[in-house]
Amino acid sequence: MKLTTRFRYGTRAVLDLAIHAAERPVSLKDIAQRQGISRKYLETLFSTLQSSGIVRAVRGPRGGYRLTRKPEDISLRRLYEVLEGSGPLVDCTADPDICLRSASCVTQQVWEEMYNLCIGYLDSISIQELINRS
Amino acid sequence: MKLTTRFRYGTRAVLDLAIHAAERPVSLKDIAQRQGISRKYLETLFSTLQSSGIVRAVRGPRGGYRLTRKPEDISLRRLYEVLEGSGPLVDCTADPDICLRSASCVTQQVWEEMYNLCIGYLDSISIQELINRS
DNA sequence: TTAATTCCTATTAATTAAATAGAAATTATT
DNA sequence: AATAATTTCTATTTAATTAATAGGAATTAA
Repeated sequence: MKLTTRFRYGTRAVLDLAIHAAERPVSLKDIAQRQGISRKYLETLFSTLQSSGIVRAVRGPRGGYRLTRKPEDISLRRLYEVLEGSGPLVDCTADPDICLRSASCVTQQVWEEMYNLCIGYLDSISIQELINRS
Repeated sequence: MKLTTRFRYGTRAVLDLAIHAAERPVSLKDIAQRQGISRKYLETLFSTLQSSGIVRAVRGPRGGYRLTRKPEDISLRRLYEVLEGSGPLVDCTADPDICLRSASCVTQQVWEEMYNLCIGYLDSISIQELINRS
């Protein structure tokens, strides 16, 4: 059970954007340099972030990205759902029909509860909270 | 972030063993049939479980496996550590040197806390607890 | 002696994530 | 109008890991 690079890098990138966004949009080139993440990889992440409504692009010279809302309104839960994209810890939680045993499976309940714990925790942490800690 | 098949199947197999272990050891053939898991796959899991001291094999006809301790003394945390084997949610938690940013990384703290939540939860659930629920 | 089992060592297959590539579209600036 | 800095799009490649299988050796109860 590991977090994906997508989610980890994405979180750092959004945090970086939140910290550096003043009057100008922030380019991926700058984020890439500061965070040590390849610009090309960030492109794929920000494509997802934009279509999820978390950031908005400004194209052309001096362009880049802006957050669409305040850092306190962006939870890690949202970033997890958008970037990690894998859903619950086990597939049978989301779709019980994939396993004949779902109805009577006590382990499924446990994995679901564990997932709820994780999601609840991520929901309690916002990008603003990360800014405060840094 | 998904749980591995190793851990999920392993947990179900140990639970099955705990439920069916009476005077005789339980063979992998029986567990495989009841749980719908290939015997060959169970062999690899039980090899790990035995070397971790959770089960003990009895070879030969009428052989199989027994638990080495009571179901209430086997936590899912232990099974996770033995079967999942992947450690923390991110590698930098275990070994900060793999990332230059570790010292000042606020996300690392968050991933670590999230991991602690998961492990704490798994620690609170024993095989006996699963038996009670089933 | 036989048959049922675990044990050992590989190997293969499948899946997913990670990373890169290159060219097109957009637009501020000069 | 030209240039350069950026995002956008689509595809591909690489790497890593997990999942699953295979076959025969060792063990031992009956």
